[in-house]
Amino acid sequence: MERQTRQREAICAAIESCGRPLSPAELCDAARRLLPGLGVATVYRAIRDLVACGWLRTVEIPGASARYERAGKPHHHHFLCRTCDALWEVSGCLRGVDSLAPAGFVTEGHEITLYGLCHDCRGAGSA
Amino acid sequence: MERQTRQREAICAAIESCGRPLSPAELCDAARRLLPGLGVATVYRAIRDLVACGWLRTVEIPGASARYERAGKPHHHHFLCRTCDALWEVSGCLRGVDSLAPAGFVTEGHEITLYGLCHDCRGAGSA
DNA sequence: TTGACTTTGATAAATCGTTATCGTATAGTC
DNA sequence: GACTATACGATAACGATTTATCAAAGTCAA
Repeated sequence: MERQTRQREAICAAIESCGRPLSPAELCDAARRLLPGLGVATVYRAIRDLVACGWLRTVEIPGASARYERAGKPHHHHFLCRTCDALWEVSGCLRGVDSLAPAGFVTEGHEITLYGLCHDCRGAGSA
Repeated sequence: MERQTRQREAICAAIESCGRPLSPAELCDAARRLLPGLGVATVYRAIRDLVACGWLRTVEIPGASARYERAGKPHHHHFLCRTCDALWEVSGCLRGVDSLAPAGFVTEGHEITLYGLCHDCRGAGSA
């Protein structure tokens, strides 16, 4: 991450403009719309470097491979659409999540993932 | 799943006696303690069949491959130990989880996963 | 503009968990 | 006990994702 290249600009712009966490493949597609011909390896290299420097954050979700979102956002969670497989941001959290842990366990963090139909797929399905 | 074999007995016994969701590899190890020489393929076959017949349930967790637990338990969640990678059962849930979803989204279910140190690793680490 | 060094893109290859293959062993039935 | 279909174990193959390779292109300071 020492030089500014068109590829990295496209990748960062794709993340900034998308508004939801992206998988490597989604990010690759989105960045290719800005810079056709962009290679997969370049996307993976950028993800690695951007996560390393703290600009990007890894979002782990149950039953699917990781997505990436802009780091530094306030605490929030995610919604995975079962139809289009897109991951959406969910603002807020709940009180007492960490204290669900059994006695004797030390809770360092938590993930809440909702599943269902996103706004786009809800309408498209049957109406 | 038509015949009762020593292998399947060992696999089911391992699940029953363990008390927490197991990954295929963990299940294989546990069952091998009861029946040395048990093959990996047999474990995967048993998991497939036991899930299909409703005896076993798949537990998806963020950032790791699936675990399996005895089906039919009341609604609950899980705690993933960052040290030993074991998944533990967490009883209970919280009110209002599903209503965290943005307007226009249809929530069908949710997962809550806590991360930290389990009881065993808490003591082993530095004390 | 030059030139050293970094980054890129195409593709090969590593990885990892899971499944298929196939000859042998076993359960269950008669 | 004999028979037959099922299940087993070892291992090859698979699919999907991620990383390594390397020649060519691009960046940026001088």
